[in-house]
Amino acid sequence: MPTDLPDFDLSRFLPYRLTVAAERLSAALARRYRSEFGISVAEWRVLVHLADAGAVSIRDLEARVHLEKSKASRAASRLVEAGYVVKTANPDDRRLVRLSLSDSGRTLMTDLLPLARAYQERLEYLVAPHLDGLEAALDTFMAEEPGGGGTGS
Amino acid sequence: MPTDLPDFDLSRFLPYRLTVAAERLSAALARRYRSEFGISVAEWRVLVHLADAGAVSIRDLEARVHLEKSKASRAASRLVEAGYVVKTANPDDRRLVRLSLSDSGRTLMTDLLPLARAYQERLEYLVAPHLDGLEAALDTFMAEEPGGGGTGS
DNA sequence: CAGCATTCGTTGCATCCGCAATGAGGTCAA
DNA sequence: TTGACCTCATTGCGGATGCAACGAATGCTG
Repeated sequence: MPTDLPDFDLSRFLPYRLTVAAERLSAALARRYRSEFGISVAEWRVLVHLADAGAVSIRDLEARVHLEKSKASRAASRLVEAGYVVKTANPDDRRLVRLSLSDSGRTLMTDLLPLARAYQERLEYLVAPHLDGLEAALDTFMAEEPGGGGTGS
Repeated sequence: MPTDLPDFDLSRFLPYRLTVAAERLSAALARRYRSEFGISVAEWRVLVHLADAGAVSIRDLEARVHLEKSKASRAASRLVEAGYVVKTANPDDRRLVRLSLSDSGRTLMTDLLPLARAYQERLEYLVAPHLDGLEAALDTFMAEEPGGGGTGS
């Protein structure tokens, strides 16, 4: 009988742990955004980027807030339809789109941003003793190419 | 002109950072699982749990490897169809399902587990100076109820 | 200027997802 | 034993997702 499988502890596997923790941190806030404002996570990222970057293209969103372009495009469309975002063509390069907050979008962000800020502060307080280590670790993961190791062929 | 929006740095927002880092860590390995073995992340979690827990029910998977029950059910079905997993009824309680690895499933895990183990070791090596802080921070997030803060009504 | 490659955003499609409803099985008390 | 209630797993459904294909616009080379 083959009981020869190597031991493996999923609960210590870093990709798993990070995924579960990330879902957990996002869930509470995301639920609130959705129920109170009808905003999804993708839409929220778009709004936040517009709030401090002004006029932005889809590919800008893709690069800056880590949204795959079709996801960014659809999130932007929903926001336009909801009246929070205005979409114009870029006169210098008509392939590009210029997304920016409408007045009602700016008003919305006046409510949303303090919520996020408070949540961030709460999280930082919770992990205060380990915050530096956490951030350093995340920076490391983001800087490295994690798949480039020795197992490739 | 309303430039009165509060500053907010998405790139420092912990739910965002964790989500992006988690996607990054999972992506490389997940791509490989999919291309070489045709296995998704959900299916992989099921397999790993079966590899060291023996016979398991769906609700077991839900609790242990953080898979929503319909997701666990569908992942299990795909694995049964692929021949890696055997599904029997629990004779003591016929509501429950008993999932276990087939021989070919065990063979598969003989290939998969070392891959995951090597990846984990590589990640631990990368963040070695901050590993303790990272794990402590993740434990904190998992222990607390992150949405329970003062902003609720 | 003509021709070809590249960039950008959208959309079609197959799949996946979560939630709620369903149905089969089990428990408990009268 | 019967009937009300609970637990499991599956499935239907609306919506989201990622990828590839596409059309429009631009850049590049000769």
